[in-house]
Amino acid sequence: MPELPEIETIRMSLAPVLIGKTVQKITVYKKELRWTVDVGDLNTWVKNSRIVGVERRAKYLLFEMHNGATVVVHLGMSGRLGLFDENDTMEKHTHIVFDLTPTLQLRYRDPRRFGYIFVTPPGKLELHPRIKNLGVEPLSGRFHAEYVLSLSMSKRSVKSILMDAAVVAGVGNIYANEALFYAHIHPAKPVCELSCETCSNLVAAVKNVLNCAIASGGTTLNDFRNGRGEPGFFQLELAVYGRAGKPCQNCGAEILRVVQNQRSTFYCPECQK
DNA sequence: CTAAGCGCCTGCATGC
DNA sequence: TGCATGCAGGCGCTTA
Repeated sequence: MPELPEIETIRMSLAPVLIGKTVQKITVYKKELRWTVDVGDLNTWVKNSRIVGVERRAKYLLFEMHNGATVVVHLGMSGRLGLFDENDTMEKHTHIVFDLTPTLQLRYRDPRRFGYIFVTPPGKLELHPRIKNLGVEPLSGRFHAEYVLSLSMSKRSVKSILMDAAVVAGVGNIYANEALFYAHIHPAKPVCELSCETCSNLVAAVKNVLNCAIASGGTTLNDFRNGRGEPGFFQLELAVYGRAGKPCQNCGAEILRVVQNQRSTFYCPECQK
């Protein structure tokens, strides 16, 4: 489900509600997610502690506690975080519930359980194995044409590089496909063959498509919702993702679907060389 | 070291 | 209606 724009959308919807609230109770209904939830850590660092920040790094949501600990949440493919009244029906696959007031709950739901949640003690976030190897944030100034050019010893395809979190953190399958379309680059093109100008176009396309998706509240293909349960609308603006067999918006050629690294790739054979 | 493939899970759409 | 198949916003681990 969620790539950087969806996580950012969730972050923005949750932050104003969560900041300042104290976690009163934590109920773990199923701790077998991608990795087993450490309930002891949650009780030690999160229960009875106040939330002072809601941040994002790559596709991770970071809940900063007053005691300096951080709750790190990854939503995998099907994870959702949402605000509910305690009397709201508990949806199937709700695995963790945080009580924030006598009636307000933050619920973590994840049918496929590819997501996970862990706590890092004060000062230890950047040392965590899942965090320490993350590449640059695509919307930061550290993601620039020279950075992409510096990878030019690699023969890997440009799409697999874009989706490698150790290189650029947060770009997933939808937005890699979309950015390559706008940059007019064939997804299978090896990065070592990209010109300086092409790298520049790629960086600009990535930033632009991510910013546009955030402005549209993310992409809701199936089940993505923000923290208030509202869908996004960027699916209406997708140029290539999921459009196999349909005409290219630029040239009218048929959009193709191929499989690269076990993931669907969509592109226009005329516009992307 | 790099790069590609496998498998984790449930739900949904499609075809017979 | 039932069943089999394929596919899905991710990513760590294993293998070559």
